[in-house]
Amino acid sequence: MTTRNEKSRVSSQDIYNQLKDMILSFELYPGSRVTETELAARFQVSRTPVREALQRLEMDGCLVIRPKQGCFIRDVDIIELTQYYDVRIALEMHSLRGACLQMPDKELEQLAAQWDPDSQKGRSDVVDTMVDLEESFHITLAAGSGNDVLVKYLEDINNRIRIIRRLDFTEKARLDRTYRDHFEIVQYLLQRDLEGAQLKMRQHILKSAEFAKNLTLTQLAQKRRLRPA
Amino acid sequence: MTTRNEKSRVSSQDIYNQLKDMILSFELYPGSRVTETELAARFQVSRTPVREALQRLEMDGCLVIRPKQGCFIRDVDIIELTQYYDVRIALEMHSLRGACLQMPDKELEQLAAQWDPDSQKGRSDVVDTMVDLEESFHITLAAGSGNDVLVKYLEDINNRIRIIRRLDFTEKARLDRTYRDHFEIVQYLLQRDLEGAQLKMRQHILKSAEFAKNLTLTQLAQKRRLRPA
DNA sequence: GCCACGGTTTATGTATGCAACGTTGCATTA
DNA sequence: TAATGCAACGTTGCATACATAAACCGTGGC
Repeated sequence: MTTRNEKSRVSSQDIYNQLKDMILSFELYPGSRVTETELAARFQVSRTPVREALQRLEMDGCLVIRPKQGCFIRDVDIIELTQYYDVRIALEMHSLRGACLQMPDKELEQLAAQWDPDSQKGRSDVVDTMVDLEESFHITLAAGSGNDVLVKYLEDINNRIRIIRRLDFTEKARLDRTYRDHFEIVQYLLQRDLEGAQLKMRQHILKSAEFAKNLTLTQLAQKRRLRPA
Repeated sequence: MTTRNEKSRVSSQDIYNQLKDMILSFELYPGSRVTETELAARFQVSRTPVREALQRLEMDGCLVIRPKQGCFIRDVDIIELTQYYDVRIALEMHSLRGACLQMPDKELEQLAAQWDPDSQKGRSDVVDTMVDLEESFHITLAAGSGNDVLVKYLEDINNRIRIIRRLDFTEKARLDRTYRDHFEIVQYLLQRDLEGAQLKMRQHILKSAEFAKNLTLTQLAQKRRLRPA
């Protein structure tokens, strides 16, 4: 019964999601410390649901809970990010193999239509939307391989690198290239050319990886100032 | 100050670990339902730490929490297990690539000595110990690739398939074969023969996967018959 | 005999109080 | 002046109490 806020109840789940967004959007800056009491006050709930959300976020790797000390937003570790990209490449190569063998032409054609560089349909310049679309492309391919576990791990990796990925679509050039890359990959798959698809995919991901590698923390701080909304 | 039990306090972490063990050892049988109150009573603590442990276990995929209904131990899904093995192969292939390129001879020779089929040193017939040793072999190779993230994911996969893996070392034949496989893989790596190592490793894991698949079916059938319902 | 409805039960979800532990700052001493 | 000890504070960790919602069971009506 919050008198000033009729947005009804805020559940533990909501807090988890909101906190995750805040971390990924640098609203909670890496390295900073948050306390349960502070967050509880901010969300107008007790410490209990906040606590649960924080523990889930710790398992997500978004923050670290040091016993009796507090929660610290996890730093962005460039080396670790590179390793995530490395694993991602290995998994996406595997994903392509499965998709190439099992994914029906019909689904691939749908995907191709969606990423046709000449068609502006479904195109968005909202960064968050683009990140979602980009992820869904890769996830769709993984799903096409028929291996749900593979999908799960790729989603997990996406969670970790999303903090960078959303900085990846601030330039239109990168955006255009993404459309072209995706389209070409699907074309290779339609021809059942695994080698070609894998080569293209590897380049595509490596491009992102390099972008991430060259990022510095100061750049991250600058990007953060661009998001006061 | 528990009068009858001087093992002092049981923390949320302890409960998490114990519950995980109980699930992996079928003490809490898949499909069965557990309540917070029941576990709290069993561990002689309040619901709070139990709740935290359960939420972590849900994120681990060990159980499912249905809101306002209860916690259900996750079923062992044969198809899912197969998918875990599939992903594992992809990652271990990648792991070998890194190890072949970067792991120094000295470390590899240590590993070889440890798994020399002719040496009985460090050999154990305790199933749990063997599972630990087997896992540490694969993890050591992954660590040798220098990619900590890769290690993390392989450990996660190990967590999922351990429930099966521990059934894998009940026959001496399987045990001997494991020693031979591991030894040969390291030999390939010492010769920096990536292809050979990968081929052997793939066979090694596939053998486990098949073994697990068959064993699980019979195992589950037996367990099912024991169920009162 | 079967279906619908409502009270009761039971388990989760949340709030709050208390204790333990780590940290920090200051005072005291060598 | 620097180092050490102590005390006060703040935060987490756990326990307990209350709120809520789903499920179950029994009863009554059709």
